[in-house]
Amino acid sequence: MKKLSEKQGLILSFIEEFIDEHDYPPSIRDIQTGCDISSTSVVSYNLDRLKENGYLNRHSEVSRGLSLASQRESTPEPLSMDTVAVPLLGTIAAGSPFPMPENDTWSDLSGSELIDLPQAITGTGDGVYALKVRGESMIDALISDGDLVIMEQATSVRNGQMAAVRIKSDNTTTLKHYYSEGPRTRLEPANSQMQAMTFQSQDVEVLSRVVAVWRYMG
Amino acid sequence: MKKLSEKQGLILSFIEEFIDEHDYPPSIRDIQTGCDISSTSVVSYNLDRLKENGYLNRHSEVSRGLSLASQRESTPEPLSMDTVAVPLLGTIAAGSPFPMPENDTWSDLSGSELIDLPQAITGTGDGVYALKVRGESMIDALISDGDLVIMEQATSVRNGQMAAVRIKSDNTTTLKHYYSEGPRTRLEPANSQMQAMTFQSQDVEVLSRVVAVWRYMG
DNA sequence: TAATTTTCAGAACATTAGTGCGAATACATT
DNA sequence: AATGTATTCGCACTAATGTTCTGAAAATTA
Repeated sequence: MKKLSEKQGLILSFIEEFIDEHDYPPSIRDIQTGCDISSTSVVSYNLDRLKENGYLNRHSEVSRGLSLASQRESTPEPLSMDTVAVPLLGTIAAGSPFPMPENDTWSDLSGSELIDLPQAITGTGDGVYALKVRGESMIDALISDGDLVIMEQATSVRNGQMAAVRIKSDNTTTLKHYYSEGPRTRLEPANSQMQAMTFQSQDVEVLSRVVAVWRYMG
Repeated sequence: MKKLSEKQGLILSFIEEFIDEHDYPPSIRDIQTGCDISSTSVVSYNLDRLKENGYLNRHSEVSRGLSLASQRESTPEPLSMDTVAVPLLGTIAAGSPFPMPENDTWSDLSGSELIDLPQAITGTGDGVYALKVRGESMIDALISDGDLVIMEQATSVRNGQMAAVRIKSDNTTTLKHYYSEGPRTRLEPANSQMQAMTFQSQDVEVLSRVVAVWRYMG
Protein backbone atom coordinates (compact mmCIF):
# COMPACT_ATOMS: atom_id res chain seq x y z
CA MET A 1 0.00 0.00 0.00
CA LYS A 2 1.09 3.46 -0.78
CA LYS A 3 2.05 5.56 2.15
CA LEU A 4 -0.50 8.09 3.26
CA SER A 5 -0.02 11.73 4.05
CA GLU A 6 -0.10 12.98 7.58
CA LYS A 7 -3.61 14.26 7.19
CA GLN A 8 -4.79 11.04 5.65
CA GLY A 9 -3.35 9.03 8.48
CA LEU A 10 -5.07 11.29 10.94
CA ILE A 11 -8.38 10.89 9.18
CA LEU A 12 -8.03 7.16 8.99
CA SER A 13 -7.33 6.72 12.63
CA PHE A 14 -10.12 9.12 13.51
CA ILE A 15 -12.52 6.97 11.56
CA GLU A 16 -11.31 3.87 13.34
CA GLU A 17 -11.81 5.45 16.72
CA PHE A 18 -15.16 6.85 15.81
CA ILE A 19 -16.51 3.54 14.65
CA ASP A 20 -15.07 1.86 17.66
CA GLU A 21 -16.85 4.30 19.89
CA HIS A 22 -20.16 4.75 18.12
CA ASP A 23 -20.61 1.58 16.13
CA TYR A 24 -21.50 3.64 13.09
CA PRO A 25 -19.24 5.58 10.74
CA PRO A 26 -18.60 9.32 11.04
CA SER A 27 -20.02 11.87 8.65
CA ILE A 28 -17.70 14.07 6.68
CA ARG A 29 -18.38 16.90 9.07
CA ASP A 30 -17.65 14.69 12.04
CA ILE A 31 -14.27 14.06 10.51
CA GLN A 32 -13.82 17.71 9.71
CA THR A 33 -14.26 18.90 13.25
CA GLY A 34 -12.65 15.82 14.74
CA CYS A 35 -9.48 16.31 12.75
CA ASP A 36 -9.67 20.07 12.77
CA ILE A 37 -9.86 20.41 9.02
CA SER A 38 -10.99 23.62 7.42
CA SER A 39 -13.37 22.39 4.76
CA THR A 40 -15.63 19.47 4.07
CA SER A 41 -14.28 19.29 0.58
CA VAL A 42 -10.81 18.68 1.93
CA VAL A 43 -12.14 15.78 3.90
CA SER A 44 -13.93 14.48 0.86
CA TYR A 45 -10.83 14.88 -1.19
CA ASN A 46 -8.73 12.90 1.22
CA LEU A 47 -11.34 10.22 1.62
CA ASP A 48 -11.12 9.70 -2.09
CA ARG A 49 -7.37 9.32 -1.80
CA LEU A 50 -7.78 6.82 0.98
CA LYS A 51 -10.25 4.90 -1.09
CA GLU A 52 -7.95 4.90 -4.08
CA ASN A 53 -5.25 3.39 -1.99
CA GLY A 54 -7.52 0.75 -0.62
CA TYR A 55 -7.67 1.89 2.95
CA LEU A 56 -11.39 2.22 3.07
CA ASN A 57 -14.60 1.82 1.15
CA ARG A 58 -16.83 4.70 0.38
CA HIS A 59 -20.35 4.73 -0.98
CA SER A 60 -21.24 7.96 -2.67
CA GLU A 61 -24.43 9.77 -1.81
CA VAL A 62 -24.77 7.66 1.28
CA SER A 63 -24.63 9.37 4.62
CA ARG A 64 -21.88 7.90 6.72
CA GLY A 65 -21.33 5.38 3.96
CA LEU A 66 -17.80 4.62 5.01
CA SER A 67 -16.25 1.39 6.07
CA LEU A 68 -12.73 0.38 6.75
CA ALA A 69 -11.18 -1.98 4.28
CA SER A 70 -10.70 -5.39 5.77
CA GLN A 71 -7.24 -4.97 7.07
CA ARG A 72 -6.81 -7.96 9.25
CA GLU A 73 -3.16 -8.76 9.38
CA SER A 74 -3.22 -10.77 12.53
CA THR A 75 -4.55 -14.08 11.33
CA PRO A 76 -2.03 -16.91 11.22
CA GLU A 77 -2.97 -20.05 9.37
CA PRO A 78 -5.68 -22.63 9.79
CA LEU A 79 -7.38 -20.93 12.59
CA SER A 80 -9.99 -23.13 14.16
CA MET A 81 -13.39 -22.07 15.25
CA ASP A 82 -16.56 -23.60 16.50
CA THR A 83 -19.28 -25.11 14.52
CA VAL A 84 -22.73 -26.05 15.55
CA ALA A 85 -24.29 -29.34 14.67
CA VAL A 86 -27.74 -29.01 13.23
CA PRO A 87 -30.13 -31.87 12.55
CA LEU A 88 -30.79 -33.17 9.08
CA LEU A 89 -34.52 -33.61 9.37
CA GLY A 90 -35.19 -35.37 6.15
CA THR A 91 -35.59 -34.89 2.47
CA ILE A 92 -37.84 -32.65 0.50
CA ALA A 93 -39.12 -33.19 -3.00
CA ALA A 94 -41.59 -31.41 -5.23
CA GLY A 95 -44.73 -30.57 -3.31
CA SER A 96 -43.97 -33.40 -1.00
CA PRO A 97 -45.16 -33.64 2.55
CA PHE A 98 -42.76 -31.51 4.39
CA PRO A 99 -41.07 -32.74 7.53
CA MET A 100 -41.26 -30.24 10.34
CA PRO A 101 -40.17 -30.69 13.89
CA GLU A 102 -43.11 -30.87 16.22
CA ASN A 103 -43.18 -27.96 18.58
CA ASP A 104 -42.90 -30.16 21.60
CA THR A 105 -40.28 -32.49 20.27
CA TRP A 106 -38.06 -29.83 18.79
CA SER A 107 -35.47 -30.53 21.37
CA ASP A 108 -35.65 -34.25 20.95
CA LEU A 109 -34.12 -34.94 17.59
CA SER A 110 -31.95 -37.69 18.84
CA GLY A 111 -32.68 -39.94 15.93
CA SER A 112 -31.62 -37.59 13.20
CA GLU A 113 -28.32 -37.17 11.53
CA LEU A 114 -26.32 -34.10 12.39
CA ILE A 115 -24.56 -31.68 10.08
CA ASP A 116 -21.81 -29.36 11.14
CA LEU A 117 -22.07 -25.78 10.10
CA PRO A 118 -20.00 -22.74 10.89
CA GLN A 119 -21.33 -20.99 13.92
CA ALA A 120 -21.14 -17.70 12.09
CA ILE A 121 -24.01 -18.85 9.96
CA THR A 122 -26.17 -20.71 12.37
CA GLY A 123 -25.80 -18.46 15.38
CA THR A 124 -26.46 -20.62 18.37
CA GLY A 125 -27.89 -23.28 16.18
CA ASP A 126 -31.22 -22.88 17.84
CA GLY A 127 -34.03 -23.49 15.45
CA VAL A 128 -31.68 -24.27 12.64
CA TYR A 129 -32.03 -27.47 10.68
CA ALA A 130 -31.23 -28.92 7.30
CA LEU A 131 -33.15 -30.67 4.59
CA LYS A 132 -31.80 -32.70 1.74
CA VAL A 133 -33.27 -31.95 -1.63
CA ARG A 134 -34.52 -34.86 -3.68
CA GLY A 135 -35.08 -34.36 -7.39
CA GLU A 136 -35.06 -31.22 -9.45
CA SER A 137 -38.12 -29.58 -7.98
CA MET A 138 -36.24 -26.43 -7.06
CA ILE A 139 -34.13 -26.19 -10.12
CA ASP A 140 -35.14 -22.59 -10.83
CA ALA A 141 -33.64 -21.56 -7.53
CA LEU A 142 -30.38 -23.17 -8.57
CA ILE A 143 -30.92 -25.96 -6.12
CA SER A 144 -30.66 -29.49 -7.35
CA ASP A 145 -30.74 -33.09 -6.26
CA GLY A 146 -28.57 -33.81 -3.29
CA ASP A 147 -28.14 -30.26 -2.13
CA LEU A 148 -28.62 -29.41 1.48
CA VAL A 149 -30.93 -26.56 2.31
CA ILE A 150 -30.22 -24.89 5.63
CA MET A 151 -33.26 -23.50 7.36
CA GLU A 152 -33.86 -21.35 10.37
CA GLN A 153 -37.06 -21.05 12.29
CA ALA A 154 -38.66 -17.68 11.74
CA THR A 155 -42.03 -16.07 11.91
CA SER A 156 -41.51 -13.67 9.08
CA VAL A 157 -39.46 -13.28 5.96
CA ARG A 158 -38.81 -10.60 3.44
CA ASN A 159 -40.39 -10.62 0.05
CA GLY A 160 -38.70 -12.93 -2.35
CA GLN A 161 -37.01 -15.02 0.27
CA MET A 162 -37.57 -18.72 0.21
CA ALA A 163 -39.35 -20.09 3.21
CA ALA A 164 -41.20 -23.03 4.60
CA VAL A 165 -44.81 -21.94 4.89
CA ARG A 166 -47.90 -23.67 6.14
CA ILE A 167 -51.28 -23.14 4.52
CA LYS A 168 -53.55 -23.28 7.50
CA SER A 169 -56.71 -24.19 5.65
CA ASP A 170 -55.01 -27.16 3.99
CA ASN A 171 -52.65 -27.91 6.79
CA THR A 172 -49.95 -28.47 4.21
CA THR A 173 -46.39 -27.23 4.38
CA THR A 174 -44.17 -26.46 1.44
CA LEU A 175 -41.05 -24.60 0.46
CA LYS A 176 -41.80 -21.55 -1.64
CA HIS A 177 -40.70 -18.06 -2.50
CA TYR A 178 -42.70 -15.71 -0.35
CA TYR A 179 -44.24 -12.44 -1.51
CA SER A 180 -46.40 -10.41 0.80
CA GLU A 181 -48.90 -8.30 -1.09
CA GLY A 182 -50.86 -6.69 1.68
CA PRO A 183 -53.96 -8.76 2.43
CA ARG A 184 -52.78 -11.44 0.06
CA THR A 185 -49.67 -13.53 0.08
CA ARG A 186 -48.30 -15.07 -3.07
CA LEU A 187 -46.27 -18.23 -2.98
CA GLU A 188 -44.08 -19.08 -5.91
CA PRO A 189 -42.52 -22.48 -6.36
CA ALA A 190 -38.92 -22.67 -7.43
CA ASN A 191 -39.90 -24.54 -10.52
CA SER A 192 -41.55 -22.88 -13.46
CA GLN A 193 -43.46 -26.06 -14.19
CA MET A 194 -45.62 -25.29 -11.22
CA GLN A 195 -48.09 -22.50 -10.66
CA ALA A 196 -47.72 -19.66 -8.21
CA MET A 197 -50.60 -19.48 -5.77
CA THR A 198 -52.10 -16.63 -3.81
CA PHE A 199 -53.68 -16.91 -0.40
CA GLN A 200 -55.24 -14.75 2.24
CA SER A 201 -52.32 -13.55 4.30
CA GLN A 202 -53.89 -14.86 7.48
CA ASP A 203 -54.04 -18.29 5.94
CA VAL A 204 -50.28 -18.42 5.49
CA GLU A 205 -47.96 -19.13 8.36
CA VAL A 206 -44.24 -18.75 8.01
CA LEU A 207 -42.40 -21.54 9.75
CA SER A 208 -38.81 -21.01 8.77
CA ARG A 209 -36.68 -19.44 6.13
CA VAL A 210 -33.93 -20.69 3.90
CA VAL A 211 -30.62 -19.42 5.15
CA ALA A 212 -28.17 -21.16 2.91
CA VAL A 213 -27.58 -23.90 0.40
CA TRP A 214 -24.73 -26.34 0.58
CA ARG A 215 -23.67 -28.55 -2.29
CA TYR A 216 -20.94 -31.08 -1.82
CA MET A 217 -19.28 -32.41 -4.92
CA GLY A 218 -16.66 -34.61 -3.40
CA MET B 1 -36.11 -9.58 27.14
CA LYS B 2 -39.60 -8.93 26.06
CA LYS B 3 -40.55 -10.75 22.94
CA LEU B 4 -40.79 -8.62 19.86
CA SER B 5 -43.56 -8.41 17.35
CA GLU B 6 -43.21 -10.02 13.99
CA LYS B 7 -42.40 -6.74 12.35
CA GLN B 8 -39.85 -5.86 14.96
CA GLY B 9 -38.10 -9.17 14.55
CA LEU B 10 -38.02 -8.64 10.84
CA ILE B 11 -36.53 -5.19 11.23
CA LEU B 12 -33.95 -6.38 13.65
CA SER B 13 -32.73 -9.17 11.46
CA PHE B 14 -32.71 -6.85 8.50
CA ILE B 15 -30.46 -4.47 10.37
CA GLU B 16 -28.14 -7.28 11.29
CA GLU B 17 -27.88 -8.42 7.74
CA PHE B 18 -27.46 -4.95 6.40
CA ILE B 19 -24.60 -4.13 8.71
CA ASP B 20 -23.04 -7.45 7.99
CA GLU B 21 -23.14 -6.69 4.33
CA HIS B 22 -22.33 -2.99 4.20
CA ASP B 23 -20.38 -2.36 7.36
CA TYR B 24 -22.52 0.64 8.09
CA PRO B 25 -26.06 0.79 9.42
CA PRO B 26 -29.16 1.14 7.25
CA SER B 27 -31.15 4.33 6.99
CA ILE B 28 -34.78 4.33 8.00
CA ARG B 29 -35.73 4.23 4.36
CA ASP B 30 -33.41 1.34 3.72
CA ILE B 31 -35.29 -0.53 6.37
CA GLN B 32 -38.60 0.59 5.01
CA THR B 33 -38.04 -0.81 1.56
CA GLY B 34 -36.04 -3.75 2.79
CA CYS B 35 -38.80 -4.91 5.07
CA ASP B 36 -41.63 -3.78 2.86
CA ILE B 37 -43.05 -1.33 5.36
CA SER B 38 -45.51 1.34 4.31
CA SER B 39 -44.18 4.40 6.08
CA THR B 40 -40.99 5.73 7.53
CA SER B 41 -42.89 6.63 10.63
CA VAL B 42 -43.75 3.02 11.20
CA VAL B 43 -40.10 2.12 10.98
CA SER B 44 -39.23 4.91 13.36
CA TYR B 45 -41.94 3.79 15.72
CA ASN B 46 -40.70 0.25 15.81
CA LEU B 47 -37.11 1.30 16.17
CA ASP B 48 -38.16 3.13 19.29
CA ARG B 49 -39.81 -0.02 20.59
CA LEU B 50 -36.69 -2.02 19.84
CA LYS B 51 -34.62 0.55 21.63
CA GLU B 52 -36.94 0.52 24.63
CA ASN B 53 -36.53 -3.19 24.86
CA GLY B 54 -32.80 -2.97 24.63
CA TYR B 55 -32.31 -4.62 21.28
CA LEU B 56 -30.50 -1.69 19.76
CA ASN B 57 -29.15 1.78 20.29
CA ARG B 58 -30.37 4.75 18.40
CA HIS B 59 -28.92 8.21 18.14
CA SER B 60 -31.46 10.78 17.20
CA GLU B 61 -30.89 13.19 14.37
CA VAL B 62 -28.00 11.13 13.16
CA SER B 63 -28.17 9.48 9.78
CA ARG B 64 -27.82 5.76 10.11
CA GLY B 65 -27.21 6.28 13.80
CA LEU B 66 -28.13 2.76 14.70
CA SER B 67 -26.14 0.07 16.35
CA LEU B 68 -27.06 -3.32 17.62
CA ALA B 69 -27.09 -3.83 21.32
CA SER B 70 -24.77 -6.50 22.58
CA GLN B 71 -25.40 -9.95 21.28
CA ARG B 72 -28.71 -11.61 21.42
CA GLU B 73 -29.26 -13.70 24.45
CA SER B 74 -27.06 -16.68 24.76
CA THR B 75 -28.39 -20.15 24.71
CA PRO B 76 -27.58 -23.43 26.41
CA GLU B 77 -24.65 -25.24 25.01
CA PRO B 78 -24.88 -26.22 21.44
CA LEU B 79 -22.78 -29.11 20.43
CA SER B 80 -19.52 -27.79 19.03
CA MET B 81 -16.90 -29.07 16.69
CA ASP B 82 -13.90 -27.71 14.91
CA THR B 83 -13.83 -25.91 11.69
CA VAL B 84 -10.97 -24.83 9.56
CA ALA B 85 -10.67 -21.35 8.17
CA VAL B 86 -9.81 -21.23 4.51
CA PRO B 87 -8.81 -18.11 2.63
CA LEU B 88 -11.15 -16.37 0.28
CA LEU B 89 -8.72 -15.67 -2.50
CA GLY B 90 -10.86 -13.45 -4.62
CA THR B 91 -13.66 -13.43 -7.09
CA ILE B 92 -14.09 -15.18 -10.36
CA ALA B 93 -16.17 -14.06 -13.28
CA ALA B 94 -16.66 -15.26 -16.82
CA GLY B 95 -13.33 -16.02 -18.40
CA SER B 96 -11.72 -13.63 -16.02
CA PRO B 97 -8.13 -13.79 -14.95
CA PHE B 98 -8.18 -16.37 -12.30
CA PRO B 99 -6.55 -15.71 -8.97
CA MET B 100 -4.30 -18.54 -7.92
CA PRO B 101 -2.02 -18.64 -4.95
CA GLU B 102 1.60 -18.60 -6.00
CA ASN B 103 3.32 -21.79 -5.08
CA ASP B 104 5.79 -20.07 -2.89
CA THR B 105 3.41 -17.73 -1.19
CA TRP B 106 0.73 -20.26 -0.52
CA SER B 107 1.32 -19.98 3.14
CA ASP B 108 1.31 -16.22 3.09
CA LEU B 109 -2.26 -15.28 2.54
CA SER B 110 -2.35 -12.75 5.26
CA GLY B 111 -4.27 -10.23 3.28
CA SER B 112 -7.21 -12.40 2.46
CA GLU B 113 -10.44 -12.85 4.21
CA LEU B 114 -11.06 -16.17 5.87
CA ILE B 115 -14.05 -18.43 5.66
CA ASP B 116 -14.92 -21.07 8.20
CA LEU B 117 -15.83 -24.46 6.92
CA PRO B 118 -16.57 -27.71 8.64
CA GLN B 119 -13.46 -29.75 9.06
CA ALA B 120 -15.25 -32.78 7.71
CA ILE B 121 -15.17 -31.18 4.30
CA THR B 122 -11.85 -29.45 4.22
CA GLY B 123 -9.75 -32.02 5.98
CA THR B 124 -6.80 -30.17 7.40
CA GLY B 125 -7.62 -27.18 5.31
CA ASP B 126 -4.37 -27.57 3.50
CA GLY B 127 -4.64 -26.48 -0.07
CA VAL B 128 -8.25 -25.55 0.33
CA TYR B 129 -9.45 -22.12 -0.61
CA ALA B 130 -12.58 -20.32 -1.68
CA LEU B 131 -13.56 -18.08 -4.54
CA LYS B 132 -16.54 -15.83 -4.74
CA VAL B 133 -18.49 -15.99 -7.96
CA ARG B 134 -19.26 -12.75 -9.68
CA GLY B 135 -21.98 -12.68 -12.28
CA GLU B 136 -23.88 -15.50 -13.90
CA SER B 137 -21.04 -17.04 -15.82
CA MET B 138 -21.54 -20.43 -14.22
CA ILE B 139 -25.26 -20.44 -14.24
CA ASP B 140 -25.51 -23.78 -15.99
CA ALA B 141 -23.75 -25.39 -13.08
CA LEU B 142 -26.37 -23.94 -10.76
CA ILE B 143 -23.86 -21.48 -9.43
CA SER B 144 -24.79 -17.83 -9.40
CA ASP B 145 -23.61 -14.44 -8.33
CA GLY B 146 -22.37 -14.29 -4.78
CA ASP B 147 -21.93 -18.01 -4.30
CA LEU B 148 -18.77 -19.29 -2.77
CA VAL B 149 -16.94 -22.03 -4.59
CA ILE B 150 -14.77 -24.17 -2.37
CA MET B 151 -11.68 -25.52 -4.06
CA GLU B 152 -9.03 -28.01 -3.16
CA GLN B 153 -5.65 -28.33 -4.75
CA ALA B 154 -5.43 -31.43 -6.88
CA THR B 155 -3.48 -32.83 -9.78
CA SER B 156 -6.27 -34.82 -11.31
CA VAL B 157 -10.02 -34.89 -11.44
CA ARG B 158 -12.67 -37.22 -12.68
CA ASN B 159 -14.44 -36.59 -15.95
CA GLY B 160 -17.20 -34.08 -15.61
CA GLN B 161 -15.89 -32.55 -12.46
CA MET B 162 -15.35 -28.86 -12.36
CA ALA B 163 -11.78 -27.78 -11.90
CA ALA B 164 -9.39 -24.92 -12.17
CA VAL B 165 -7.15 -25.73 -15.09
CA ARG B 166 -4.22 -23.99 -16.64
CA ILE B 167 -3.61 -23.99 -20.36
CA LYS B 168 0.15 -24.09 -20.51
CA SER B 169 0.51 -22.67 -23.98
CA ASP B 170 -1.62 -19.64 -23.07
CA ASN B 171 -0.65 -19.50 -19.47
CA THR B 172 -4.27 -18.79 -18.64
CA THR B 173 -6.27 -20.32 -15.85
CA THR B 174 -10.03 -20.84 -15.84
CA LEU B 175 -12.72 -22.81 -14.14
CA LYS B 176 -14.21 -25.48 -16.41
CA HIS B 177 -15.78 -28.88 -16.53
CA TYR B 178 -13.05 -31.36 -17.29
CA TYR B 179 -13.32 -34.28 -19.71
CA SER B 180 -10.31 -36.41 -20.49
CA GLU B 181 -10.55 -38.06 -23.90
CA GLY B 182 -7.26 -39.85 -24.19
CA PRO B 183 -4.73 -37.68 -25.98
CA ARG B 184 -7.15 -34.78 -25.94
CA THR B 185 -8.80 -32.98 -23.09
CA ARG B 186 -12.05 -31.14 -23.51
CA LEU B 187 -12.96 -28.21 -21.32
CA GLU B 188 -16.56 -27.11 -21.07
CA PRO B 189 -17.60 -23.83 -19.54
CA ALA B 190 -20.53 -23.81 -17.18
CA ASN B 191 -22.36 -21.45 -19.44
CA SER B 192 -23.93 -22.53 -22.67
CA GLN B 193 -23.20 -19.14 -24.17
CA MET B 194 -19.57 -20.11 -24.38
CA GLN B 195 -17.86 -22.72 -26.48
CA ALA B 196 -16.25 -25.87 -25.24
CA MET B 197 -12.61 -26.19 -26.22
CA THR B 198 -10.34 -29.15 -26.76
CA PHE B 199 -6.62 -29.23 -26.08
CA GLN B 200 -3.71 -31.60 -26.17
CA SER B 201 -3.81 -33.35 -22.84
CA GLN B 202 -0.22 -32.37 -22.11
CA ASP B 203 -1.17 -28.77 -22.53
CA VAL B 204 -3.72 -28.89 -19.73
CA GLU B 205 -2.69 -28.78 -16.12
CA VAL B 206 -5.17 -29.40 -13.34
CA LEU B 207 -4.60 -27.07 -10.45
CA SER B 208 -7.52 -27.71 -8.17
CA ARG B 209 -11.02 -29.07 -8.15
CA VAL B 210 -14.32 -27.76 -6.96
CA VAL B 211 -15.26 -29.49 -3.77
CA ALA B 212 -18.40 -27.67 -2.78
CA VAL B 213 -20.60 -24.69 -3.34
CA TRP B 214 -21.93 -22.53 -0.57
CA ARG B 215 -24.71 -20.06 -1.04
CA TYR B 216 -25.73 -17.82 1.80
CA MET B 217 -29.11 -16.17 1.55
CA GLY B 218 -29.35 -14.12 4.72
C1' DT C 1 -69.52 -3.85 23.69
C1' DA C 2 -67.02 0.09 25.26
C1' DA C 3 -62.73 1.92 26.64
C1' DT C 4 -57.72 1.83 26.05
C1' DT C 5 -53.52 1.05 24.14
C1' DT C 6 -50.73 -0.06 20.37
C1' DT C 7 -49.64 0.27 15.65
C1' DC C 8 -50.08 2.27 11.13
C1' DA C 9 -50.49 5.76 7.11
C1' DG C 10 -48.92 9.44 4.67
C1' DA C 11 -47.28 13.57 3.85
C1' DA C 12 -45.11 17.88 5.13
C1' DC C 13 -41.06 19.44 7.36
C1' DA C 14 -36.37 20.19 9.27
C1' DT C 15 -31.71 18.78 9.51
C1' DT C 16 -27.97 16.31 8.31
C1' DA C 17 -24.60 15.46 5.23
C1' DG C 18 -22.43 14.61 0.48
C1' DT C 19 -21.04 17.21 -3.81
C1' DG C 20 -19.37 20.62 -7.13
C1' DC C 21 -16.48 24.23 -8.50
C1' DG C 22 -13.62 28.25 -9.28
C1' DA C 23 -9.86 30.20 -7.21
C1' DA C 24 -5.92 30.17 -4.13
C1' DT C 25 -1.68 27.66 -2.35
C1' DA C 26 1.82 24.53 -1.97
C1' DC C 27 5.19 21.25 -4.07
C1' DA C 28 7.63 19.30 -7.30
C1' DT C 29 9.97 18.78 -11.93
C1' DT C 30 12.30 20.47 -15.83
C1' DA D 1 11.40 30.88 -13.58
C1' DA D 2 7.93 28.06 -15.89
C1' DT D 3 4.92 24.43 -15.91
C1' DG D 4 2.19 20.88 -14.01
C1' DT D 5 0.20 18.26 -10.21
C1' DA D 6 -1.52 17.81 -5.59
C1' DT D 7 -4.10 20.07 -1.85
C1' DT D 8 -6.84 23.44 0.23
C1' DC D 9 -10.71 26.93 0.84
C1' DG D 10 -15.45 28.45 1.18
C1' DC D 11 -19.84 28.17 0.05
C1' DA D 12 -23.84 27.30 -2.17
C1' DC D 13 -26.61 23.48 -3.60
C1' DT D 14 -29.14 19.39 -3.31
C1' DA D 15 -29.91 14.76 -2.09
C1' DA D 16 -30.34 11.87 1.82
C1' DT D 17 -32.56 11.04 5.94
C1' DG D 18 -34.63 11.68 10.65
C1' DT D 19 -38.90 13.81 12.83
C1' DT D 20 -43.65 15.15 13.61
C1' DC D 21 -48.44 15.34 13.48
C1' DT D 22 -53.21 13.91 12.89
C1' DG D 23 -56.39 10.61 12.41
C1' DA D 24 -57.56 5.95 11.56
C1' DA D 25 -57.18 0.94 12.08
C1' DA D 26 -56.13 -2.93 14.87
C1' DA D 27 -55.27 -5.26 18.92
C1' DT D 28 -56.11 -5.55 24.02
C1' DT D 29 -58.40 -5.08 28.07
C1' DA D 30 -62.15 -4.00 31.04
